[in-house]
Amino acid sequence: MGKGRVTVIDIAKAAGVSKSTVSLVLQASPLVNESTRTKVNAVMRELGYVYNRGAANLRQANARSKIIGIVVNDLTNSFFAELAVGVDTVVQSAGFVQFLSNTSESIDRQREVIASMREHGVSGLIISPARGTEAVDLKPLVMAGIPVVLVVRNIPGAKVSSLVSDNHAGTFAAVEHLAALGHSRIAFVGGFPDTAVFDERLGGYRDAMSKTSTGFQEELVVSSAPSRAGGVDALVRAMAMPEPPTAAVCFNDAVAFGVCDGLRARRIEPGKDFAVVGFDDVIEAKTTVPALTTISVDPQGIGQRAAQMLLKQINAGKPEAESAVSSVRLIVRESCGAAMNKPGRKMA
Amino acid sequence: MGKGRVTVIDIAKAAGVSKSTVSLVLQASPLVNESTRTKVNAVMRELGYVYNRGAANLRQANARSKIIGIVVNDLTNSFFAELAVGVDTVVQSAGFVQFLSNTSESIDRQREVIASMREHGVSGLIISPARGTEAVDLKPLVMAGIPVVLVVRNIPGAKVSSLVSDNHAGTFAAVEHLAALGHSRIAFVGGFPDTAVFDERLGGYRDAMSKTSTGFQEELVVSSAPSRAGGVDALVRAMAMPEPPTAAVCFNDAVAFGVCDGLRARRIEPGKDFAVVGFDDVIEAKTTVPALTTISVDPQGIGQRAAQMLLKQINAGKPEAESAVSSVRLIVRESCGAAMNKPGRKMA
DNA sequence: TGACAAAGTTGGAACGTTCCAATTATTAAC
DNA sequence: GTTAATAATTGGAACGTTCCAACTTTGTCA
Repeated sequence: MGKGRVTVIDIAKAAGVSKSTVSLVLQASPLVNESTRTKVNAVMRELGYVYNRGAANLRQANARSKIIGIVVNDLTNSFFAELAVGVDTVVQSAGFVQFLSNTSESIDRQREVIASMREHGVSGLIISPARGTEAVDLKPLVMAGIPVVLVVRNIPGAKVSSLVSDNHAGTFAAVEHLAALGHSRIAFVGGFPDTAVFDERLGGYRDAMSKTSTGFQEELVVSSAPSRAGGVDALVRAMAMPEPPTAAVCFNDAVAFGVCDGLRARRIEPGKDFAVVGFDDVIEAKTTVPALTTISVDPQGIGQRAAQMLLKQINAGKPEAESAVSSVRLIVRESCGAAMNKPGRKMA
Repeated sequence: MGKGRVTVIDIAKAAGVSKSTVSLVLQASPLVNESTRTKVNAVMRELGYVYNRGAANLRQANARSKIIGIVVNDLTNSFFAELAVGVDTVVQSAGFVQFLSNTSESIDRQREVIASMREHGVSGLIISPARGTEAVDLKPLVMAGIPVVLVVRNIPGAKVSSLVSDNHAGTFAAVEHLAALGHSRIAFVGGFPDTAVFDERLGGYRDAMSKTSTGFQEELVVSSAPSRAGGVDALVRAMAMPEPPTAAVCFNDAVAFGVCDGLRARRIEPGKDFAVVGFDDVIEAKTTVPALTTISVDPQGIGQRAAQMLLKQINAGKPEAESAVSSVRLIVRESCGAAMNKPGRKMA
């Protein structure tokens, strides 16, 4: 036992049929008689047969393997972990298996990982590209006809599908909400200016501010690293202005948490003396104190939808590139000061 | 272009050598002349050759594929995301690629996932088993001689390697620290009582409490779901006691965060009026306010070590089961009230 | 010059599966 | 009772690679 692998031929011998018949049973063909099918299945269980997918998709050069690859740029960020979970659920129920790798924002690592996945014959790829990825990096994939769906970050010029969240609409809604609450000096805080996501979120902020009485003012844009520490840092600079803001639309939730930390350090209570809105709706947003008002992008939902787009492309013969925008919505909680009548929190 | 796959034979024709020579180049054999090697490599680049691992490890039935599988029970928990990152780093540098799947604590899903990985010919498996997994579930793997390393949760009776953290020592140290700070009513909060991990952590707590003047008291053990919401819930029950605790050793960091939320909801400041200690040292522990005192188990480190154990087993012919315990250490931050002289936070 | 070794190279068989065309067994129709 | 149609089964070739044993070329030594 455990010596040579049990093959389809062993099963055939033991069941007294040919290997072709066993093969037909394996793929649940209607051609095979019910009694033979049950007998073959019994023998397979008895001998502990394990299907060899490598051999199988060696033969069927057309239909690729049942693997889909997913590469993310930062698995330690819970946003991407949840995205991966979303992908996994739909991919698994379609009989595929997921191949996950983490690039840690390294382009080199990303190249290696993608090459490795090609060697294993993935049917398709879901990629959240590392910073600095260019269209040319994806060229070999589209040339080989491997379906690709980009998520979170789009790459201009790449002829592949993409699914990004509606960044413009998100920050636009955030500004509108804060303006309706009576704020006029609203800052845009955090994020690196050289990314597409930043441009889009800033654009929504700018367009919404232009419609207010005070209009858009460049000085209210304070960039920083898109992290908690970056948020603290940016807030310090924002409050040093001659006329400091009374509210902030943040690049993402991590920055928003940092802004709250910074506010408390100056004895300003977020949600009471100063309004904060985040972006992403990470899982901690609803349980933190004060609960964070934020733009919900539903990472699991994005993962599921991306997986569906990919499966559609895989099933269609020709990979037809398709661009989708995932809608977002404003989740009003406590940090913007709107929910003043919540029990257990007294407001001025 | 993009029609039929480029094979080793195409390369051979184009380079004017035999397929055998190309194969030798692929495996960097010293037998082949330097000039042929460079020529073959050039042709491969030119034609866009992609190695077909499926075909390769079909032939070499002995040496399995370069895939290692990792299955976790809850990828949305950042502990496991980081563990996966740790595994990925060492596995990648050994030329392997990682196959990650999430079971969401479902035994059925786990069975499917493991079967799928076997079909793809994984060389080894790192498993954080779903709740309720039994030794018999792993039997087929050990029978087939596939190396397995269990992490986080051990399974009694399974003849496979395991790497768990020193749960007993962790909670023991936490209690000792709190007792040294003057606390005597110290609760053990959170976790499901029917798991091995719970037993071990509770054991450390009990043994340490027995050494204090007040001794171990059953009523101070308040179990709950091992999540943030569970922590909130457990705290409510703990504070309803006639003589409520003044400190809590929590089952994990998620529970600890929930306890802090619950305390603030009753206007009790964690780290000032009440001491909280977590377990795991997830990445948010050091940035949250107040920074969480916790038992560090270094998830990335565990992932790396587990991967090394697995690679060792893969390289050795015979998979020799080996049990290891990963040491833990107490990280003192703010939530236990020990760091009273931190700037920016005034304490009573 | 011949024998021998070392260095490179090579054709064919094998791995475990699927596909195809061909075969046999069964039933239906006249 | 022959033919036709249908149902079920089958052997062999093919997929892209690696391994093995055999081969050619070149160099070395007596």
